Order: sequence, then structure tokens, then C-alpha cells
Amino acid sequence: MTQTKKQEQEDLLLLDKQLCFPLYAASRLVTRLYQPLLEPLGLTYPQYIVLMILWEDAPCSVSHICDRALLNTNTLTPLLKRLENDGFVVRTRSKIDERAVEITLTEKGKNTKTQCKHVPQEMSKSLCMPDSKLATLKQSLEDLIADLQEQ
Amino acid sequence: MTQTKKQEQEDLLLLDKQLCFPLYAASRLVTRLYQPLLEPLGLTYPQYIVLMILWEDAPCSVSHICDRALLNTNTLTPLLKRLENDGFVVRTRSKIDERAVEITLTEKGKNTKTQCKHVPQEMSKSLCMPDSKLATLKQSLEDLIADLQEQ
DNA sequence: TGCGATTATATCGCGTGCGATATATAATTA
DNA sequence: TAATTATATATCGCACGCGATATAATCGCA
Repeated sequence: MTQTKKQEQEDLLLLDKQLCFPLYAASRLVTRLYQPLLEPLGLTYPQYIVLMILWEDAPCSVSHICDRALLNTNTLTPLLKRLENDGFVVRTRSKIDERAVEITLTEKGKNTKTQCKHVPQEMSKSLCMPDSKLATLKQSLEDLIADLQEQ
Repeated sequence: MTQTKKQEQEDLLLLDKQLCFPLYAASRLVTRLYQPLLEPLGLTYPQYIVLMILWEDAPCSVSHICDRALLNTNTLTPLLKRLENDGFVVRTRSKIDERAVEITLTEKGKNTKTQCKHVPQEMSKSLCMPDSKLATLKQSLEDLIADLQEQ
């Protein structure tokens, strides 16, 4: 291999050339931004994601939440147990299919939606980017996810 | 509040309206894609990120890695200890400033770069998106990070 | 019907992430 | 120079994520 070609190939390992790193860093930074909004409600960021799913779809099964959150039961079972412990949800074995666990929102779980109403607004205030650019970014990420899910 | 207005505000809490969720999900899915490439080298994804920084900047201090990786010492100290245990790096107290710890690459740590040469190519094969779109996505994420870092 | 394959959830172990706090060293300043 | 402040790293505790594996219930097909 020529010196030039070797150099080019090594340069692909520069941090600034990676897509993965800004993805990883942006995700963590955005999560940090949510933390002070969610902490007063006694929620973590992944718990907030799961509650959003439940506000749309509850009562529903654990596997339904897995599908929407793109998380596995090894993450979701403990998370849902904590949500149950904290009084947001109830976990019940399905009568129709004894393998399945149905997740139901408690009154507290339902009411938390009202207390979260301000969260999206606060976030879009913090993400000081034009809405059109945010929309494009969101769409690109969704395209990426669709690609990755097929694999 | 009118019924319509209330409805609009609640709709902001739909999972599909969030930017944060595709960011969170895409980051995790991409990390999963790296795993089979890194596992044979005995590396996790965050360890790979730190090694990329070291291939550019080593020897350097822990705080320098913190700055580039956007991670804190509570994450990096244990990670670097594991990298040291696995023979990729050496940690030494700086003689100039006894507070600082200098991270040096071992021969194994340096050689691992050669073994990672194929990783970026493999990844871009897997991310089946036009390069121009990937470049735009990367730039948007970097803009987002720049915004978030100011806060 | 019965038995192997599939599905739904749970558990385990390990490596992050990160808020909070601790400790030691260096820099500053009164 | 002594006291204060700032900086660099480490530690602790807890909640993820996830590969691997386990368990129980259901399905499918011979």
C-alpha cells in the first residue's frame, strides 16, 4: 500500500469523521437537558419515553412497549417494576395469554401527563434551532432508524 | 382552555412528535451495529470512542479526553481503568501537575488502530443512506451539540 | 392428542452515564 | 506565607442497555 493510501484509510478513524459520535453525544446531551424537567416529577428520561407510549396505548403489553421503544425486556422489565413501585403503573398477567403482562396506568400515571405538558415546549425553547431544521433532522433520524431496523 | 387547545397541547406529548426519541433510538441502534465489529477486538463502543481520541492525541490527560468525548470522570475513570487492565493504555500521574493523570497508549493500544481500519468502511456499508444525506445529518447533529454545549 | 418450536417475560452480569460528593494538588490572594 | 479558591481525578449509588440464558405458556403440526 502506498503511503498516501494508508494515510487516507487511517484518517477515517478520526473522531471528526464519524457519524456515530455526534449521534452518541447529542443523544446524551439532550437527555441531560430533560433531566431537570423530569427529576421534580420523579421520572428518568427512559421512564418518560415509556410513559409517553403508555399515554397513547395503555393498557398494553410489555412486548408492545418493547416494539415502540426499541428496547428489550431486559431493560423494560426492571424499568416497569420501578414505575410500578413508584405508583405510575400496574403490572398484571393477562387472563387471555398467561405469558403476557398487561401494563395499566394508575391515576397518578395518567395525571403525570398533565404535569408533563410544559416539557416539550421547554425543550424546543432550549434547542435553539429553526423548526424546519429540527424537522429535517428528525426525519433523517427516522429514516436511519427505519434502515437499521431492517437489519 | 377550550377542548381544541387542550387537545393540541396534549398532542405534543405523542412519541412521534419528539425529536429526542429518534435521537435516543438511533444512537442505541448504531451502537448495536458496532458491537459485532468491536467485540472480537475486546472493545465496547465507548472504549472505541476513547481509543479514537487517543490515536489522535495520546499522550494526553484524562480531562482532555473528557472534553473531547463530552463525558465526565465518573464515566471515564472506570473506563480507562478497564482499558489499562486490558493492556490498551497506561495511566501515570503527571510529574508536572500531580493532580493530572496522563494516558499513554501501549503497543497493543496503538496496534488496535490497524485492526479497526475496516470498521468505518463496514459501518458506512451498513448505513445504507446516500453520503450527502449522512453528511447533512452529521452536520445538523454537530450544530445541535454546539448549541447544547453553550448551555 | 402430544411434543417440539415459538413466544412473552424475567433474570444475570457487566459496562456505561451521571448527579453528588470526596480528596489531593495547584493557583490565588489577602 | 497562610488561608481560600479552583482544578483534576476518584468514588459512590442508582438506573439504564444489552448479550446471554432461563422459564413458563402457547402454537403448530405430525
